[in-house]
Amino acid sequence: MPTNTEVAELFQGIADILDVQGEKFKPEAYRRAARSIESLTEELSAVAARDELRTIPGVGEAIEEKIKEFLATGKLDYYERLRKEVPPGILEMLAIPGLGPKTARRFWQELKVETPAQLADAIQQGRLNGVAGFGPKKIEQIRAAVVAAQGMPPATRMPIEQAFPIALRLTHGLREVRGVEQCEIAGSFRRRRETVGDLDILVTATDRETVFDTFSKLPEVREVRLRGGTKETVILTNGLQVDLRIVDPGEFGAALLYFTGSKDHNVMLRSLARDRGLKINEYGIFRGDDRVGGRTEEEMYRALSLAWIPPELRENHGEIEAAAKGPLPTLVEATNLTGDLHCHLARTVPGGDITAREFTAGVDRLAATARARKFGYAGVVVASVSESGRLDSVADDVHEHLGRADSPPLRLGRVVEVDGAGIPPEFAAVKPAYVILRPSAAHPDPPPPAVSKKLGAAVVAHVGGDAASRKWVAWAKANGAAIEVGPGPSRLDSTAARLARESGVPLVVPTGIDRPAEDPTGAVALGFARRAGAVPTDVRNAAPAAEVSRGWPKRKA
DNA sequence: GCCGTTTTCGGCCCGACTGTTTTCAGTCG
Repeated sequence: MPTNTEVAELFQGIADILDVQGEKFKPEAYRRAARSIESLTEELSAVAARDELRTIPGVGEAIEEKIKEFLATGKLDYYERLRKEVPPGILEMLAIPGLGPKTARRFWQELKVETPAQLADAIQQGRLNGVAGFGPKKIEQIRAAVVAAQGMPPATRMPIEQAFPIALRLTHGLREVRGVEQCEIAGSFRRRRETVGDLDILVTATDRETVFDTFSKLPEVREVRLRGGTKETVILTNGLQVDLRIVDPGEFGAALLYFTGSKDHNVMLRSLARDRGLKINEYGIFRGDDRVGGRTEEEMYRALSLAWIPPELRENHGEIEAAAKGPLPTLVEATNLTGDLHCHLARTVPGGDITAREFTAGVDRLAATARARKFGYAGVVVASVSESGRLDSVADDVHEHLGRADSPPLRLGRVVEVDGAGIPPEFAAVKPAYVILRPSAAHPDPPPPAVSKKLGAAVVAHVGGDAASRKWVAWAKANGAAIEVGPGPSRLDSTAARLARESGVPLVVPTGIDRPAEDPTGAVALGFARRAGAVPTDVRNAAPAAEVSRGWPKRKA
């Protein structure tokens, strides 16, 4: 059974071919359907089984039929036929920056150039010289792009946690520039998508030239691709593209809205505006020639009689309809978190016993960070019985030290991390506050009922993948467990987190207090929870500290 | 190919940037 991603890629492929064939609106129709399908929180086969494919935005009669055929047979006759009409190399040429479907088609039909390699040869031989529309600059631009693309992996989206530290460094550098007032990263980064294709930075500033100059000289910048009056595009040393735009303060909200997207959210807003005799663009919202908003996003939404919509929800998944009815539920925020349920103490030997010095330093650091965030508890993973004893021996000190009048007490809970096999006997003596269940290669699946019963309160962590998520969410629901959300290859992403939330399974949001300050895990995990629509009551570690740490085992005297 | 509190037909976001143009086409986001 094809996955949603495979179906989306199929339609993207169709769109590319139709583009080269010069079709005007069909490609966008297929792309829209592809985007909708890619962002579904459910498997397409389940939607098809309920006969609700047509409820997916962008899916009409023809595409519904194509989905059904592809799901049933794993192939699509229409696509197979299309593929024969265009040489396969043409589609590779589309991946070259600055080279679009029109140009690729001309190369193919007028010059019999069908692959990037043939294109490089043609340029080398001067076959493009004198061709209408191709001056020396254009030819050089294409040549450089073809050379740059050769041997390079196709452009891929970068995991957001990888882009996060870079993004923070760039905005930090920009905010230092004199005359820079506002500075925000828009795009899918602001929506906290799992991956980002590029970074869109918006700035208001008095002196544009200085901003561009400073930005292009940041150490992370490898090359400046283009620079106009309002926009600069650069490529970072890690290959990520960054667009920097300087906008007027009165247009900042409009630009932020526009460049945050998503595309489908924007399209919906524009059609809503049109219905009301308004016009939206990246400079503001207008009635005729009168600007009725643009300084802030709130102004923009208000002009459409909509409540402000958090960026994480802007996917045209019903959030606009909800915002028309009144304010949206307030999503969980960092300040709602009351503690962390999954802390590790740093150790020099992975998996090994922690040294006394590491232990003391680790607990001190953890306690200080937790206290700075006004946390009431931290669940600390102990790797052995002796570690558990150590934690107990310092926990009283920590408690006393931090439990002063000006801050709440910090409770440290013993936590045991196990896989689906259950708790090894030596850990049973630890009497953990709760158990963190972590699927392993040997035990990828939820434990059987007999083991589940013995585990007691549990947090399921490091669950990834569509099928695994479903199994574990079901298990968590049946066993009263919570499930951790976060970035990384085997962590619950926002789609799976939504599934958990909709099933009534509490989420656990890592806060990053046990990690270096620049580690983005906490910020990204919070974003994923918000994308899933989580409000504070959906998050276990957003409940009052006393409630969360109730029943944690008493420490030895 | 999709879609409809202006429509079952006739629209479909739109502006910046670049290069090649003498008023525009292609690409991108």
